[in-house]
Amino acid sequence: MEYTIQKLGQLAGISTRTLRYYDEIGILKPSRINSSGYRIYGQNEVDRLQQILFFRELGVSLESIKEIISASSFDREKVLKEHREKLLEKRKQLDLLIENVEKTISSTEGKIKMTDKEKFEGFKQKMIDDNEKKYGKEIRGKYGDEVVDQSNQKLKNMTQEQYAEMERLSADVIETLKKAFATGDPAEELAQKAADLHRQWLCYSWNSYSKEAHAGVAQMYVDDERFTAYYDAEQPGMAKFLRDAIFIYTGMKK
Amino acid sequence: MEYTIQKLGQLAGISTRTLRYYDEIGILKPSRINSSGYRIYGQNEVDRLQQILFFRELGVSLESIKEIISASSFDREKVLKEHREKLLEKRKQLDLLIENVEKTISSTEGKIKMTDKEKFEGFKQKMIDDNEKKYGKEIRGKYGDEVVDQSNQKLKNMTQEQYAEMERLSADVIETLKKAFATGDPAEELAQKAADLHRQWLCYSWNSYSKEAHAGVAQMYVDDERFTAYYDAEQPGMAKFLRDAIFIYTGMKK
DNA sequence: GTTGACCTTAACGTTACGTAAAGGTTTATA
DNA sequence: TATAAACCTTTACGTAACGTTAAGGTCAAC
Repeated sequence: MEYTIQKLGQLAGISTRTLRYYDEIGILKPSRINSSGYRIYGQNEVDRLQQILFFRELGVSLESIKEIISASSFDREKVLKEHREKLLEKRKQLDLLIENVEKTISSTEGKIKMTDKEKFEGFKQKMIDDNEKKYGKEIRGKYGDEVVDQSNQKLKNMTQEQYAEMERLSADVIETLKKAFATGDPAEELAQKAADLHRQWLCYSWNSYSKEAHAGVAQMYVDDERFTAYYDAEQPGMAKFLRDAIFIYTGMKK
Repeated sequence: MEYTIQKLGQLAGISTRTLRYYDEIGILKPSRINSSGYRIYGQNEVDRLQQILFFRELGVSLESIKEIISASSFDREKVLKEHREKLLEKRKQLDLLIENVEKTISSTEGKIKMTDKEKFEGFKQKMIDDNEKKYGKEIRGKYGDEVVDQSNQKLKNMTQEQYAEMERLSADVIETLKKAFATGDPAEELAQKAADLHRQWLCYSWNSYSKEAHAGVAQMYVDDERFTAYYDAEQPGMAKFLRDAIFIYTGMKK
């Protein structure tokens, strides 16, 4: 049985380009060239191609296949074993890679968690927990026990992704705030956007939003040095600027 | 601190070519170009390069690193997770590859065993075992019980590697024989080499060699149709040709 | 002033093909 | 019989991430 290049390609499920390439690198030459210059393949070439494709599927390079094909079954086994060693080595490296990627991911998550634990639980939860001591009566008095408890509960129930989204919002608030701060006007559009982002951020831990509560928190940012320090770390005066923006946003400016 | 391209390369342990390439693809551009056209890198670039190399070590493509670097930590995590998925997928494929390679190896080993079981035990052992019925008396009569029994014993005690070596020798005999056959002269050098290879091959199963036994086996190749078929499969007339060569080799030509 | 260490851009080579482009051959059809 | 469709051919660029010359400009030291 003789095959043209396309017929053989179809038979083997490979492209004609591949066959021409195999011819070019001398790994599979046609049995003859007809008068029109067409490549004609015979049974031997079909068998050889079968072997080539078999080893190719094992991930052996064409260079190595060339050796394998023209080697005895004894040497073939040797080459295969070498190839196996290479694969095992590759897998070891891959495993290392995966491990490192996972470490990185979990450290990133850890950071988010840390950010959340420090800036959120150790800061925020402390803000609520701890502020219970300072502002506890005040907040609970102003917004009721339910609001505070629900907030605490909501925090505890947040998923990783929600943390992340919250973290993103938080960063967005800071960034927008920084840009807005440059204008110096808390009534300006960017500052109002920051206030709105801050509201969205608040809603991640609060079940119900009220202008009064929002404004109350804003005032806290100025009154409590820990919050002030957090926002002023970016730019001195930012805590106050945020408070002013939120006051305007909530219509609570006195 | 400012760095020339080589300084930065040394600092980071990468080539200047790599840095130029990173400049070219826009992943790390120098902070400025001095009056002589030299690339000058600053602290920002050092930090950025550190990140690039970190992700590069995780096997992330430069294309993806480009995205990661200019993304938020949130998106960064997403990209990393996608990358992890890719790696896991890659490992799955690798595991499949390894499995298949191992299957192939053990099937090759199996084949050698099979070849040996069929062509050696099922052919050879049968040749001895089975031929005991036909030539048994003759062989045992000619060479004695010990020779025959030792041969059988030796066969059973052969290791995988010995089988393989024997298989290789066997193939070598055939190949040399084919070339020699073309000349048509069993006294010719190649034919004699084939006879010598055949002797070596025999010695794998025989404890002691004798010209008479060798010549006896050679005659069997012609007399017994199973052997004749085996050698003639390559080329009709080869069994006889081999016998003639061995007769000459052993000096047993009558 | 010249040697050596540095810098620059340009361009080819690596693997296993995919994808045109430009043109010749064979077969089917109008 | 003309022509279109379906083949075939060679040539050559593109891929990822650089390594490696090559040809030439710059800078500090002797």
